[in-house]
Amino acid sequence: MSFSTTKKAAAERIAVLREAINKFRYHYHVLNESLISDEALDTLKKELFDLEGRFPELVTPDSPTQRVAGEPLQKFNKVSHEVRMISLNDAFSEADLRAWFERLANFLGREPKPEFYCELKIDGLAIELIYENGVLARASTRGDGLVGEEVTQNLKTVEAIPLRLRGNYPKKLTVRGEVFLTRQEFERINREQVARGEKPYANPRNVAAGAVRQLDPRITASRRLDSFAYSIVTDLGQATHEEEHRLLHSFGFKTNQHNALAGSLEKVIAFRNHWESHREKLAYEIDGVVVILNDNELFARAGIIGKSPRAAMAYKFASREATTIVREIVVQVGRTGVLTPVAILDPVNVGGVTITHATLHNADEIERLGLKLGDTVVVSRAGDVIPKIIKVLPELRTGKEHGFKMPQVCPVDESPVLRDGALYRCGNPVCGGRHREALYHFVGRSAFNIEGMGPKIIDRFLDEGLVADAADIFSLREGDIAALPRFGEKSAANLINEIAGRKQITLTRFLFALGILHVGEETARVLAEWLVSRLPKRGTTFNPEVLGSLMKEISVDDLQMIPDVGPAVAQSIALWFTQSRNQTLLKRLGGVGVVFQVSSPKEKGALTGKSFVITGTLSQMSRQEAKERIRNLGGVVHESVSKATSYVVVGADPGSKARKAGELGLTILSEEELGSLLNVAQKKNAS
DNA sequence: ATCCCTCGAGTTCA
DNA sequence: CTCGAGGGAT
Repeated sequence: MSFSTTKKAAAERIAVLREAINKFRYHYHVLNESLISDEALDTLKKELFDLEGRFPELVTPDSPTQRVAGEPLQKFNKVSHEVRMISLNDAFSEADLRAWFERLANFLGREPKPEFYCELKIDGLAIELIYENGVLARASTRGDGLVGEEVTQNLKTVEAIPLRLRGNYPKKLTVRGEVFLTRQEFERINREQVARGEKPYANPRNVAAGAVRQLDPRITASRRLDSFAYSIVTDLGQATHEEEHRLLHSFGFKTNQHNALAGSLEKVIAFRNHWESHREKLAYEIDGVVVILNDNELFARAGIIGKSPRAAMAYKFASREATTIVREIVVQVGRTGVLTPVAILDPVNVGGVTITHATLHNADEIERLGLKLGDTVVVSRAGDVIPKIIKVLPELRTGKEHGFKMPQVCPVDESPVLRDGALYRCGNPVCGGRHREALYHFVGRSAFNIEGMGPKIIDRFLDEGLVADAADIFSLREGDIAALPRFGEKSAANLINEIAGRKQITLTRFLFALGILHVGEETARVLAEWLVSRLPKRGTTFNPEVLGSLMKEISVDDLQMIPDVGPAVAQSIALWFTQSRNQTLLKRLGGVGVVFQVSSPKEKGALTGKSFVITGTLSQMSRQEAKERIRNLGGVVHESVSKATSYVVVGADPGSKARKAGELGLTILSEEELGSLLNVAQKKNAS
């Protein structure tokens, strides 16, 4: 909430935030069940912290910001830590990190040698282990930092924790580390859980926490926990943090080999960025990196500020979930007249980008979420890209929220709205909003592919009256365009040239461009193939007008003969071609010189019967190009992976399809492998 | 009548 | 990428 807030509004918000945070914490820490993700809860805590920072007079001693961690369970013996187990301050950006180093230099009175020890920040449970005469004597959880719970018996079941030290160990040794579950173990446990008909656990961290606090150590053992050690509390004269890790390793502890020394802040940033993009490759979950001033003497001199050490920082990854507030719901009109509600959000950073809008799909989705205007919501990015509202937090309501109803009339032209299943449609088939979207679609990449003619340009042409429908695009004149403000002669000429070059088009692209309901790329293709096979006498040029008269004669029953075309699709196609408005458009398109390219006969054979799915970004050829080459060789390209898929081509940054392909045990091709497969297929065809 | 597979449509941000 | 729904198989 970066806008100014009145004190009254702040007080109100603070009150609901505290109540909600307390509820979530109680469930999480005491009952070991999470109602909300850690990341979303963090956003709420940060919002409360910021608000209290701006209105310090509103801070009360019982505010959740005034405490370190949850109360220990009653079941375990309590142990006091000799040295308080502190938490780290968080940095969320490069700027945060640099500011931290500047403050540190300031405090020390000089810039310390920039040597940082960087560790992966494992998402697990902090623990303390005490060894006497080389034997594990006591193990405890962090608890509130001062007092934790004794869980020695349980942690003795963790194979990665030595029961007896190796090497040249001191008489007494206190070390700290993390216990956690690998992703693989987590999944195994969840599979068992589901098989028993119980709800799966939310995240590995929760299961690890539950396992450590089991009353029966045999249950802990069945969880197969893992552990890393990361610091030594006992003074053994270690000069650097790096040396501490070497010592830990020599005593027989498991330490993380990815940890590294960084000689500059730039190197720290690079380390953190590297692991942000490679975190999925690790066997366990991490939520950032820990940056520690390597020199132990300086580290000690820097001391503690608040409840965290001054010379260390948790440099977090961008959260993949956060909370924000729904300010408004606007309704957009799509190409087919469907009304789509979109939530306008207070800007919030999720996964490194600022989110301001999120689609709500339709009225049912709003109802399912139980969303009201003014609600606090959890947002994430589906597939790490598209913003999505996951759930509403009714705990944070003040009573001022109000419900949302889909409009009765179209927001563009006020025609009555008709309900069609889950969808609402503008009743006017030539509604201005629909028409606009239809034109965007017409020039789009899979249709006429007119480059340099995006939505912005089309809007201007429409508003200036240069263009009223799709056919007008082809009779645009250079002078008219150049006359528009901020349109040079050069760019006008380029655009005219581009348009002229697109008058020749494949039948498939043309049918798709028309924007007939239920006719997408795939249906346009089968429809085109079918049409070509029953084309009338040769000789006449095949253009939109001829297509129009041809289609007028075709019945719904005929159309249903086409594979993948059933009653709904056939009806929609037939209806489109019987409407005089559309017939006129086809005539005009023929009149301005649009003609169909006779598709080159297929280089049949080599890939016939093979199906492909492409995911990720290709570098050598465009996705469109790859699709065309595969089809020319007789292969088919699908959008989604199924067990019938022969090859999955995986480019850079693949989506979830790559994972699914792996699960189904399908053949995976790299871009290079696809290239050579295509070359081989081409040769085979030639011979 | 019911399940499973595909396709269509809509959407975000850098 | 995801959701809903059309189409075809069973």
